[in-house]
Amino acid sequence: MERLKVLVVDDESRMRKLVKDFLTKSGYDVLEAGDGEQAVDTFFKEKDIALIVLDVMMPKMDGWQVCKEIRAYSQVPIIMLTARSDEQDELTGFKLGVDEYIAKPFSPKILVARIEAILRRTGQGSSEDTLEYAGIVIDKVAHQVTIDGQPVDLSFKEFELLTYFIENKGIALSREKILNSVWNYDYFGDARTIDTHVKKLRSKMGEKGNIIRTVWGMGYKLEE
Amino acid sequence: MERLKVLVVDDESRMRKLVKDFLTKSGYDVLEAGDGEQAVDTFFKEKDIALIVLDVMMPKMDGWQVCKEIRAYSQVPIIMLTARSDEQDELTGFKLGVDEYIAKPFSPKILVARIEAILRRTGQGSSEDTLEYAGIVIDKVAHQVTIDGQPVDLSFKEFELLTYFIENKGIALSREKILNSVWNYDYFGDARTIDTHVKKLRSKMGEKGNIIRTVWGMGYKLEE
DNA sequence: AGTAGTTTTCACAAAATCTACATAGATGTG
DNA sequence: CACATCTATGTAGATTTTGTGAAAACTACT
Repeated sequence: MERLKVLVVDDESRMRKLVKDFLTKSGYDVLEAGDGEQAVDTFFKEKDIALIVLDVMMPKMDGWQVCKEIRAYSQVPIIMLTARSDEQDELTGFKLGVDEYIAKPFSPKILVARIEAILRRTGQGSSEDTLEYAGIVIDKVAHQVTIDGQPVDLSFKEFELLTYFIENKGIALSREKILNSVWNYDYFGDARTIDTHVKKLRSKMGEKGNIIRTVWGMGYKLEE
Repeated sequence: MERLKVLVVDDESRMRKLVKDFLTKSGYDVLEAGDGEQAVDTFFKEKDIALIVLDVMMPKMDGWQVCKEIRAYSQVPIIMLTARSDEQDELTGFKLGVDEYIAKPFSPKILVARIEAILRRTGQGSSEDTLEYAGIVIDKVAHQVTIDGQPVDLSFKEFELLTYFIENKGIALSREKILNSVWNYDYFGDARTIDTHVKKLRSKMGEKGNIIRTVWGMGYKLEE
């Protein structure tokens, strides 16, 4: 299976690296560009870029300009990274044909989810809309969980955490690791907040709750 | 296969030696630097350093500064050694692009495990996720052991100890040696605690327990 | 601003693990 | 075989890690 190419455009190399690492792990081929000109160059040189992740704030040529130049020739899906969702921005963006906004800071997990949703929508997608394991059905699109057919009310974080567990079932996940994918990249609070979420998840999952196992001295793991 | 180069930066030569010894044994080529300036110098002189292990606390130029200077030109993975996980530190470090933290004191075994995990993630990796010997399967990722297909519940130390034995099967291991790799480097307690762990391991391993042999007057050995 | 819902922190209880120690057993030596 | 060493094992206390409930902080929506 060939990997889809995603172009990541941001002037901060740290941010590119963060996004790149996660997308690579999720099965994409990642190209980077550090500024707008480079981005446009790369896009027209590489013929088969499937999607662009584009930061708004950049020196030289900003995200809007890049978007405009690319839209003049291509309908490639574009995801914009913006600081704190700004309605004016969104308006501008939709006129230019931006497909999606993600406010910084985001969690890596969310970014991947949005990318997959768009690629699925535009027919290039690969991954599933629903996950299923041990009677637990996760509908990513509806953001809904059912256990043995019964809908279960989960909060946002609980939902994200549960899907993360299921996507990584059988793997011992340290709190560190969980924070780095489910939480926003700028979260540096107490890792014990995970314990609290696990507690709530377990209780909401009823007797199925015990498939989230504690790995003592390490973290948690979804029983396989 | 050529050995990957790792640069170890710490002002304490004792610490450098500790880390160096272990990494060398694990198949890496180790370069040392005793302070920040030396580190930056060495990094730019040597062209192909695969990873940097960097102490935070150093005279002259501290770890953050080194990190910053190197990040200005390179995305080489950096592991920071910090005193007892300090949240403020992590915030600073994240902005600078640190890949991983290890709190002092650590066990050499853990350090190597993290290094391998990062190199694997960045595609340079080499080592295995699972070990297998005599029906004992060690799944490092799941942090799980099965014996003849049956899962066995081991504590953290027991797990580390068993993998250490299997990684060194057929070699007589003194208690000294075991302490120096499985225990944190600042442990100076009774070496006889190993006996207790061996006892528990043997009992949890059932009839397979006897492949951990006592080497009288010396230590232990996993029967080959 | 007020409210409901969510997320995070905190403090203490509970559990699991680790270590030290005492004693019993095993091994090697002359 | 007696003695000195070293190892096995059970127990209990110390330490570390996790579970839990409640309070505080934060969000989103009126």
